[in-house]
Amino acid sequence: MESTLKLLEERGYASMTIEQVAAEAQVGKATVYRSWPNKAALVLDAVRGRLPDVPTAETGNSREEMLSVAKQALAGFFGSPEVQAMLPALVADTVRNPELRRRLREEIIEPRKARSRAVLERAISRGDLPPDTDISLVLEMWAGAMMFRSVYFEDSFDDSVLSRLVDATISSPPRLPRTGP
Amino acid sequence: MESTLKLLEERGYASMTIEQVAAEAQVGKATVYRSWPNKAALVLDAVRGRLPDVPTAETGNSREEMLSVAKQALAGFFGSPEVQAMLPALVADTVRNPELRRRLREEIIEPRKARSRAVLERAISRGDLPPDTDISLVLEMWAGAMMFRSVYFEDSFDDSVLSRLVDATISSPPRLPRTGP
Amino acid sequence: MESTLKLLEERGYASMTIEQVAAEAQVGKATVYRSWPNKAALVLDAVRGRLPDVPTAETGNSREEMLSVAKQALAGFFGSPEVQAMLPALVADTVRNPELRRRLREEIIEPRKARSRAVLERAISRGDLPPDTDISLVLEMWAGAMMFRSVYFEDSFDDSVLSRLVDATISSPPRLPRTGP
Amino acid sequence: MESTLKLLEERGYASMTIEQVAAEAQVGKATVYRSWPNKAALVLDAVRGRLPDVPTAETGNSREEMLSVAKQALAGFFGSPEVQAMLPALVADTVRNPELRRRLREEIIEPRKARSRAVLERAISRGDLPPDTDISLVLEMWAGAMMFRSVYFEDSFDDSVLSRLVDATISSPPRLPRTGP
DNA sequence: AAGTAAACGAGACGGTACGTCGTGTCTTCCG
DNA sequence: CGGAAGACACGACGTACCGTCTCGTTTACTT
Repeated sequence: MESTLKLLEERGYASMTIEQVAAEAQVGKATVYRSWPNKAALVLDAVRGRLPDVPTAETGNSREEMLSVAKQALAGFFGSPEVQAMLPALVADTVRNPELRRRLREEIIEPRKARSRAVLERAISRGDLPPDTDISLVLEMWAGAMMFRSVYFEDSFDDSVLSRLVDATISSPPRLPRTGP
Repeated sequence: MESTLKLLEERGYASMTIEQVAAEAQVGKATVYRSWPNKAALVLDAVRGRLPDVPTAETGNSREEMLSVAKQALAGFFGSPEVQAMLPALVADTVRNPELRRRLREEIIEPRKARSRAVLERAISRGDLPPDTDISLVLEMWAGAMMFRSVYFEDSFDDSVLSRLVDATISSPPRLPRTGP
Repeated sequence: MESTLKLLEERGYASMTIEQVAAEAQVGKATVYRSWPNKAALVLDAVRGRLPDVPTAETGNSREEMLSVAKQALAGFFGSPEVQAMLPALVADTVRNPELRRRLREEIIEPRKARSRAVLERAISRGDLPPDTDISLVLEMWAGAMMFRSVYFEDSFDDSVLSRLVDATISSPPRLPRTGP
Repeated sequence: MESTLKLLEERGYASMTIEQVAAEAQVGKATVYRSWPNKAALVLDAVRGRLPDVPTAETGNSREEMLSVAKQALAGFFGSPEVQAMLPALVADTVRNPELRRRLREEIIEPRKARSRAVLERAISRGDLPPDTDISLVLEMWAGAMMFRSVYFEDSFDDSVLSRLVDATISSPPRLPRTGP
């Protein structure tokens, strides 16, 4: 019952009601509640899968691959209208709803992060990034910058910014803490 | 009427109602509405000012100053319980409420960013950062990474991470696009 | 807000919903609930007062007066469409709702009974009924017979039946138990 | 499937749901609906037969026989907890459901009335009641008085009241209208 | 004895009304 | 006359049953 999506985009998350979704889908309200405990869960399920992919194709060029990730997985993700409409609301609901936070993290964020990480690990193995690069932190920086700009400035990163961001990171990425001598 | 704050922390943003605030403050609901058009505006006003300061004191050591900014303005900001409780909800409301977004940006984000920017500009003038450093982007990366981690992992950055983040940036910050010939 | 009555007659008690009443009256559902705890209370208040009167006018002729009571207070009451539509439902609700039973008895039944009793007492004082007539029982018999026929046979008593009923009672009414020696 | 009765007495008519009945009886809801169109029909069938009998035994003493009828068929009927719990609700439903009214009348009321009528006819044939006694009206008066008191006063008639009621009737019962010259 | 049809339990379904709650506006007093 | 108190219209919430409807799975009858 993903005609949730229709209402999501035409009314926005906050103005979308479960009653409307049920009506739109020609379905009893109880049926919706039988499958999802609340609006957040419903939306999360509806949106999952419609998300832009993380490109992991190997091109031989680490910078190119990383740019690709930054562009499609991050700019494409945080910049997409659906995500802009729903993510902040979902995030806000996580404050009261730890289960939702868990699902958001495990079903949306982590898988994307894992695929992105693969690309950076490949860059390390090619020697294009130092072996002690703090991949997690790199990705959080990138994603965070995107998220920040999209949230507060309704803006997203263009190719030029992404290049400069990636290049700066390649030159000197944050390192993992030294563990041994 | 900042006993809003009391309810904010003991009930959370979503469960706090304007009725409760009015009752708590021994005030008519209409009186609250006379001053603020909605809950978001009320909370924004209540919280503003209670926020951790951006330290701009000059110590002579750019790295030290930048770390200080990162620690207090960013980790201290996104990690504080009040901000965690209210920011995501406020952000979610901005989707429907452009005025709120404007105020959030202009009254909270921009001023903090401006003060942080001053610190980075000082670093540039000392020669500790290249003159074409994209300060905005640096700050967005830092803030974004903090925000990201706090939102999805309920976690905040410890000193070690901040050091590594700052050091990486100092070694090779993102640059402004070349504007000249 | 007695536009309850309108819906009562056009939909019947069971099919009338509080939501409809509220909508019809251009009023919030909560406003209805603020004034009446449930449908029964609402209907009881709406109907009270619209009921046929108990005629107590003194004509000098006891039989005539008693017939008048029987006809208007009983046949007119149990035979009226409004009462037929609502009384059984109200009575059914009393099973779960003792407060409703109390109100139904004290606000509808007892006052009518009291006024009818006055007429019979006058007949006693005229010597047209024995002094130890069990007035309560007489009235219950009369009312009960009406109610019975209206409930199970959708029928009401015509003048002829009422005459014979009254005449039989005048000839030999049920007596009060002897109390003294 | 008369474990309906169990739920009837422990929850009351209104709070008893067909789902509960089905669950209690370890039976599918559809199975219940296959046999009865609605709750009223189910309850009517469940209760029928459990009703107190109308005693028609011939004792030779008309007054005694009539008292017996009044006591067991009327006081025993309207005073029994099962009947008190279900009859008003059933009656209320008849307003919307003429078929139910028909069954209630033909399967419950009429048979009892017929058996009671036999007793009164025997009294007439013995000369203890006038030949033109309006038996129907007598029974309706009696039943109605019982019903009335049970419904509005949660009370039932004791032996003394029944005696006085019967005696009054014997002295001067309501007559049938004269039909011929 | 196997094959088939009916009846069955279980429970999901589309609906409808419930009674509660919060919103933002509007009215009523009181000090 | 300003403000507290709170009534008000509105509408979503999540719950409970309704009566209908598929599902497999017994039964019990036919062949």
